[in-house]
Formats: sequence, structure tokens, C-alpha cells
Amino acid sequence: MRVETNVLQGDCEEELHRFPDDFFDLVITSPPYADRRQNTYGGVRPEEYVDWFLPRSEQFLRVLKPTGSFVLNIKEKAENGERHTYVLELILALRQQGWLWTEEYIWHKKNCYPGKWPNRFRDAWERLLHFTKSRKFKMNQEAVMVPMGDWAQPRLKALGKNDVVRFDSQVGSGFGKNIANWVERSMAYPTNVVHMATECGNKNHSAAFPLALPEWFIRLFTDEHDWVLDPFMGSGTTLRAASALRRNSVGIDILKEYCALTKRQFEEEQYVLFEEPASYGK
Amino acid sequence: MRVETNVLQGDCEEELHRFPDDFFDLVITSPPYADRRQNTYGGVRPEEYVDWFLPRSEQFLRVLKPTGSFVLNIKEKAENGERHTYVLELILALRQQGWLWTEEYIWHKKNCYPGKWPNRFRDAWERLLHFTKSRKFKMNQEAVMVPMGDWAQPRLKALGKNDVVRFDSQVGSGFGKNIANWVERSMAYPTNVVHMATECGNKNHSAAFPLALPEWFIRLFTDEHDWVLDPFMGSGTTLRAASALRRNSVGIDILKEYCALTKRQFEEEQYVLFEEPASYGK
DNA sequence: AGCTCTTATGAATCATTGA
DNA sequence: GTCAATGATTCATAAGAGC
Repeated sequence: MRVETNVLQGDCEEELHRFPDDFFDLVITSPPYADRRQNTYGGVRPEEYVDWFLPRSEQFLRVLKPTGSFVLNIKEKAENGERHTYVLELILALRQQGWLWTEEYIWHKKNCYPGKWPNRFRDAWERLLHFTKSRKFKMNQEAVMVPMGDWAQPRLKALGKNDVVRFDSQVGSGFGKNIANWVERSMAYPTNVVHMATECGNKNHSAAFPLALPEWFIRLFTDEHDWVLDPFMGSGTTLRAASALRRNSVGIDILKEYCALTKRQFEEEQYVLFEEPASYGK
Repeated sequence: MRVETNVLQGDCEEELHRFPDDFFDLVITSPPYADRRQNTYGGVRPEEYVDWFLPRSEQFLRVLKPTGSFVLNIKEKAENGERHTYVLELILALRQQGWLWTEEYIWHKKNCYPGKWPNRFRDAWERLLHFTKSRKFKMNQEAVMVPMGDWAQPRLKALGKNDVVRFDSQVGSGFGKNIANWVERSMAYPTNVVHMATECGNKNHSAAFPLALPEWFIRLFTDEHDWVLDPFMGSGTTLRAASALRRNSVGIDILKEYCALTKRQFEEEQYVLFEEPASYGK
């Protein structure tokens, strides 16, 4: 069975009217973050962010299956020395809209942006908010289990001073013990903290999240041939992850450039798939 | 100059009336989390949590210096398959009360509680909310610097884990300046994700946080002989960290058992200090 | 192939300048 | 006064070069 991958150009609030209720199994997206500047892409002011978001999330709620999930990657900006509260308000508003706030995953960005300020350290994490329509939803926990052999050993080898000092010695309690536990089992369930580097890019566009991030959630919340939606597609990372995992997908973006770029990149990757199947999906 | 360490038994809302305005440099605490069970320590219902907290935080605001910081360790419970929203509401309410929500640090618990549920993974993180009274507050970023990437790669190979741990704990106990001089540019500032294991509990009480956690924030937000307050003291981890770092401290707890336990443990540690000064500060 | 070393750069944030 | 744009700060990665 073939996998469909569709790119739609337009505002997701409008475009989603094409789809029936209860169609998608997963909505996963990294929307444009709030920004005071008007001339950047998607510059929505922090104060207006919730009002801007709600009519769109209402459509997400409609087109999502009762067993589906909605994963929202977002992080509030700091302005005038303080964190904005619009993300907190958005969570509360989404619950009012009918969503269940099932979980908050943390994306730990190992290679976060550098910088130094008098009142804060570098921001190394973002929220991955997990909303559902019902308490019974699809979750394939086994699909994201971490293979111990493949993971722990090279990790240990590559364990620079950073890892040891930062992860371990601050406490002094047992990496050794943990390792021993890991070796006994071959697979372990992950936690709600996802460690991933941002994609260091030869990309010509600001990639929202690394491929591995949508991949992780697509494996976790969908099966093969399920339907995945990214209503703020950007450069199309979600679609590539979905396609590689044999899920049908729809990406929507308001900018023609992004849509064209995604379509083109996608065709190139399809070509690569044909040429060197082994390297695809990496 | 001697360092004072005080334990007060009572409700912090009452006990703090003893203190003048603008007295403390840091308030750091892990309050009793919301809990539906009434007969456990500090069983406050989620729905009532904000109302219960606000009169107390009003006192924190009063006794904290304008340059001081308030660090709140908290995490919302999941109930009936959903995350509670009282922590979000608390943040919004604290801002209304006059606090600035300066930052949200993530405590990544490397060895989080085991368990398996159908709709979520193990919870491996907690919030460390940083509030201040003003945009100009005290922050000693150099006090929590960590060794940098390029440097120890070859050295670490030769060293082995124990050496690294010992190196780090020496830094913690006051040799930091020397180390910093040796390696000049080899130290980097940390991020807002704090990696620490929970203290593996052979303790007879559920330790709220590991010693290293208050230690980190005490070094970051206070100088020697500053005053540290933990209004929900519990087993007294904050006080031990403060004392080891030569900060004056006040701990308040409503339970006599905790107060007695902390006093007793504290005297024991003082005794250890007298016996084997070298091992203290570990 | 496996190493070391070098280089570019990423949803950042704040202070300053200018409209 | 408000708002928008610019410069300075700075580190964990991947990718590429060289051996």
C-alpha cells in the first residue's frame, strides 16, 4: 500500500475545512512562536497569541480521531527580563476548548544557543505538550523503547568530561550501578524527557525541530498507514519523518516558499530512496 | 564569623511575622505538593492549592530583599489521566501578587521513579521556578560554572570516574578559584536544565530534593553569610546545604518530627565537622 | 577504516540606538 | 513615552579535512 504525502498552501484554519471530522491520528507541530517583530515569518504578538491560536486548534480538535494525539512544541520567550505567560494561558485555554492536557514532555536541547546574560543562563529546553481528546488514546510505548546494547555502550565510550561531570558527578551516585542495571535488560522505556540536539544545519531554512523529534512521537502515537498532520509545516520535517515511517501525512503552510521547498525536497528524497534505499530513514 | 542555622516549628505564614521586611537573600523550597489524601503531611487539594499558597508567598515577598530570589521546586500531579493545572495557575497568581517570573529551570531527574502506565512514561523532571522582586537581582554565575567541552577529553581517559568526582567535589568545597585559575577558559556557564539524580533513599524520610540542588541555587543566588530561608523545610536538606556553604539559614516546618529530626541531624553533622573536617562539604 | 582537529551555526537574549 | 532593528555575547554538535 502506497503512502500519501500532501502539501497544502494556506492558513491551516481554512485548509482544514477540506477534511472530515475524526480523520487524523496525530497532529504534531511547532507553530510560529510569539514575536514582537512584525516583519518576520508568523510574527504574532505575545498578548494576541492565545486568540490567534484557538480557532486553529479548534479545527485540530475536529479533525483528530478520538484516539488521536496532539503534540505541540512551543517555548515562551523572555522579554524585559521575564518569561512570558502566554504558553501557560494557552494550556488553560486549550483545556477550556475541550482538550485533555495529558502530559508535558521536555525536549532537552543538548546543543542550545550560546549567549550570556546577567539574569539567566542559556535556554536548553522546550515544551512538548501532549493533548488528547479522550483518556483512551493510542500509545505504542514499545515503539520507542531504547535498545540498551546499542545505546549505552557507545554513549559511555563517547562520554566526555562533560557528560561525566554534568550528568554524574554532581551527585556522585551511581552511573556504575545504572549501567549494571541496563546491561541486564536489553530494552528500556524512555522517560518524559527527550534528549536531542537541534539540527546543525546545512539547511537553507531554519529547521524547526530535528527529524528525530517528530519521528519519536509518530512512532509512539501512530501505526503504519495512519494519518499525520502538521498544520504549521515549515520546511517539512514532520512530513519526511512520517513518510520514512510509512505514515500518510498532510502538511500545511501559509508561505508558498516553504510549500515549494518541501515539495522539491520531498521529490529529491524520493529519488534518493530509489537510488539508495539503505540510506533513507536515517 | 559564625554561621547561624535556625529551625522554627510552625506554619510559615505565622512564623515569618517574626522577621523584618527585606531580610532574606534567598527563599528556596519544595513545598508539599497538592494531594487529594487528607491524612498525609500537607495534604492540600489541587483545587485549593493556589489559595493555600498565596498568603504564604505574600510573606516570602515581604521578607525577601529586593535583590533576592525565590526558587520554587514543584511539579503538578497527574490525576484521572490528565496533568493538573494548579501549578500554571499558581505562576499566574504569583505574578499578580507582584513577583516577576524570571525563569523556569528544569530539574532533570536522571534516576526517576520507576513504574509503567498505559498513557504516560516515567516522570523524569520537575519545575524549578525562579521568581524575583526586581529585574536587578544578585546572580553569581561564576559560582556554578562547569568544565567545558574541549578541555578534559584526553585527561578524562587517563583519570577514571573517581578522579572526576573528586575533582568536582573539591570545586564544590571551595577550591573552585584555584581550578578556575589553572584552566582559565576551560569553564563554561551551565544552561537552565539542571541534571541531578534524586538522592537514592536509604534515608528514613522521603527526601524532597538532593543536597546538590539547593547547593547549586545557594551558590548561584547568595554570597557567604547571606540569609537563606526554607519555609517548608522537611528533612532539612536546604539548611545543610546552606551551612556547608557558610550561609545563615532559617528552616520552618509545621511538623515537630521534622524539626526534631533536622536539629538532631544537624548536630550530628556539626559533630562530623569537628571530627573529620576533610570529609565535610561532600 | 578510525582518529584528531577545524569550522560553521542554531526558534536566544539583552542593551543600545534610532524612528 | 513606545516599538523595531542591530550588535555583542558564546557552546554543543555535525560535517569535513587531514593523517
